[in-house]
Amino acid sequence: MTTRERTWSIAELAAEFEVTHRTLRHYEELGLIAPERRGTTRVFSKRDRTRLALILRGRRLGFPLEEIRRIVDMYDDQPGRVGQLRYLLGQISDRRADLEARRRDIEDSLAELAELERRCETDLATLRGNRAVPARSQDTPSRTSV
Amino acid sequence: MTTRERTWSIAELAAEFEVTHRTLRHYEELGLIAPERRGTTRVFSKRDRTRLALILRGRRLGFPLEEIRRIVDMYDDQPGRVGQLRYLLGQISDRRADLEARRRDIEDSLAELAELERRCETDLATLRGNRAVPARSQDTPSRTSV
DNA sequence: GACGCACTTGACGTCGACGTAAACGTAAAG
DNA sequence: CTTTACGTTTACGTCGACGTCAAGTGCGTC
Repeated sequence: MTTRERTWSIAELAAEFEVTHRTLRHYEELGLIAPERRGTTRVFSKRDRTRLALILRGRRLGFPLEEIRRIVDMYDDQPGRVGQLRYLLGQISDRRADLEARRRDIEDSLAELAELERRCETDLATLRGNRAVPARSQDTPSRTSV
Repeated sequence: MTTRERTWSIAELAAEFEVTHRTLRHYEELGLIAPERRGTTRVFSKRDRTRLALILRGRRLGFPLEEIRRIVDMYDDQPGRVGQLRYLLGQISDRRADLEARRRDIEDSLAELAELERRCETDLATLRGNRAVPARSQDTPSRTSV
């Protein structure tokens, strides 16, 4: 007899991932997850958990749910024929380009944050030394970050 | 006489940054930018351009406009007193933590993408060799990416 | 002075991502 | 047998980030 796989209720999954029931149902409506049913009640499998983790990471990165679905589905597509595989490889390359652009944005932001921090530290040191803080140019946020 | 600084019309800025007029006005409403006025017409300065670039980077990273405003404003706050500086340094550290978390998400995603790609390549090679493609476990997207 | 062009201010519409309330089912606990 | 806990569907509400008219202004030109 096959080892009974662990399952989760909607409440358990919601608590674990810190989302609401509504969110999980919403994701089901959009086809992002497809929990089984025991009667009318949703039963979440390990697979659903995995997908949910992916979905939430996509969400943290600011992707729209529609796009997230396409991406998550990439991993489940049984790569039947060569055409499918080629298509998948194309998708992968697209997504990689996107992610790398985001990473550049983040790196830039972090660099500028560091720069701003450095300036703050020196200003602070100057103030501690009771010397006047040099007024910095206001019209050009010399190098900023987001 | 002070060197006349270059300015931009709303149309010029919109074209350059590939946003609509509406978007720029919206950002003004929210206090993200504050172009001067020549009569009733908006006149954008270098400073506005700089801020806009920051705003759009924040947007690409998926930050809400309200938060973007607070961040962009960080750079314009004249760090008057020590308390201000300390506060700013705190903000900086918060933002860095956020960005670094995002970066981790991205790194993870890229790693999993690479893994998926590798599997695709081998499958493709297998198909080319006219051998059967090994069916992979369907219920556990072995390791996925977003 | 009428025309076009770029610009303005409302103000309502839309779309995604849920929030929230209403009304109901099921099953164990008091 | 009712209460409590947990679950369900349906459906309207909300909020952010704009889109999309409508109606008007200022200005150089034909």
